[in-house]
Amino acid sequence: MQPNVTVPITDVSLHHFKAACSACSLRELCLPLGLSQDEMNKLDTIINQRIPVKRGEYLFRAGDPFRSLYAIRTGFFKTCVVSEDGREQVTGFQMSGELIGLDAISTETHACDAIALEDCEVCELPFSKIESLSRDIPALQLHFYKVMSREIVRDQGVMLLLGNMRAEERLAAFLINLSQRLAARGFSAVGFHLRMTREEIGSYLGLKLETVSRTLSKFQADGLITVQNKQIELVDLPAIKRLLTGCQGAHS
Amino acid sequence: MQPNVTVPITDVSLHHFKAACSACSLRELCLPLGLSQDEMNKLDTIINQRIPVKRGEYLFRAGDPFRSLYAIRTGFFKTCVVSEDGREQVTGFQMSGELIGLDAISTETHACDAIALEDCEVCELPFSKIESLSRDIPALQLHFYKVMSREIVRDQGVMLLLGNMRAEERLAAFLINLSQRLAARGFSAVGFHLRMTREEIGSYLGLKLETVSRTLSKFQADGLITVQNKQIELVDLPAIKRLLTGCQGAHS
DNA sequence: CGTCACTTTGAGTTTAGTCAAGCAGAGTGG
DNA sequence: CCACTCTGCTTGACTAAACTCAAAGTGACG
Repeated sequence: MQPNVTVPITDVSLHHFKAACSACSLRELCLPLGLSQDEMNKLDTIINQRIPVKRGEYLFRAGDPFRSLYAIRTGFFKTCVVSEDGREQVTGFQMSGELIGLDAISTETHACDAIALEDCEVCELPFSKIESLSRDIPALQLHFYKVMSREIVRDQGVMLLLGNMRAEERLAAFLINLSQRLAARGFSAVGFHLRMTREEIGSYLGLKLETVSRTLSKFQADGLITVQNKQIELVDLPAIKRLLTGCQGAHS
Repeated sequence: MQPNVTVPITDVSLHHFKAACSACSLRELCLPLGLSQDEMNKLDTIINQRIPVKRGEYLFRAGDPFRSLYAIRTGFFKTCVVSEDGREQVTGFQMSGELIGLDAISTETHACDAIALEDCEVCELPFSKIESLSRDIPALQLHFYKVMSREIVRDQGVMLLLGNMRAEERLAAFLINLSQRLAARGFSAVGFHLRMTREEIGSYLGLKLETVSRTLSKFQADGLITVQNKQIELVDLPAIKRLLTGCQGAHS
């Protein structure tokens, strides 16, 4: 981990990795449907594609001036806010096709840190260009409104989780959420490798790392999952979902 | 309380209460600065002003189809999500100048309930008209991006509160937040009337109502505040802020 | 002036947190 | 290739914070 390095965005890397949105397999996750070829081309010209970010690097930090949103092409990020006395709250884990940096629009300053949990590639979307292009392309404007709205709904789900659920329910919600998002990207819904530590999971869920560890062990003892280090198998998915009965979708 | 009545929006009420944004004292809270008279006039034509909502009424419910955002002109709302088994999570308390309904944009269905905690007046902003008008008025488009982004930042603050803070810190953050928002609207920063019950405060803060009550009593015993039913006086504001040392601004 | 919803307070319980010790695996350097 | 270190993980014993249940008090409102 090299937590003090912020990824440099050089002309070289931009040029080298240039690849069009129109050819991107994540198109349907990032972009509105039904753009014309012409509109797609305009988008391609403003987006800096395939910027590499190494594991442990910051994509941006709280306090950094805001210039761009970032779409994750490959890899896994966490975002977190840190209070003055050092308490860290992980506010989300983001995977391919998801957009980060939306919180910075309001103050033109990033409000959280974004840290790569593995080697990643992101696309940079300069916000001023997004702004002007979304005036020309109504579907794009609506799309960004919707993406931001979805983030608000997701956050409400996390509040429900943090405000109302007990440790087992939180973990169950977390595992199911990961499973669903991985499945939506074509990965296995029942077996996956956690990219984050127990402590990061705990921070996200409002639990201590020991509680996360104990609860995972209990799930394993109950035959719901198997845990081997960071490798998780969801053995009895219906039973895990039953732990959540009544807690609705919770976080997206 | 009449929790089953959704406010009817009639032509009569619209006509009767019509009043321009350009003349509204909340302009600087709701709208971007620097609009021209012409732009202001366009806005006035799409907004249905001064719709009354009585205490206990729903402005909208989770599941309702989405048509409009609402700006609160006077009064106090809560928004909440309810899980299938009936657990309620209050996701926010909104006061004059604030916008509600943003969570509905993503799915075109409201994701939460909005309930008036006292008699209120709201302005209705039909979203389709906001969409088209914000293409013509760049400042308006940016304004809505910023409002949504601010909501995301606020939610992150609530997550920090729910995930990391103990009961006293949560209550202190809550009181300070209310104080600041009331002060920004020209009300006293140190004396105010709570519009919500202990249970609603508890739901918002992830605490039970008894814990809220006990903690307020303790604050009073410690000379930080006086509580008389729903009337609160912040006697020693610096000391209350000290309880939060290190927890940064938390929820806006 | 009675009802009802809300609030306060107490006693006992439960859950998750704290502190501590030891283990496991990845990566490093001799 | 092995020993070493470092970080992350697990587990146990104990503690503290908040929850639950219960009872009684208060205030608003019809």
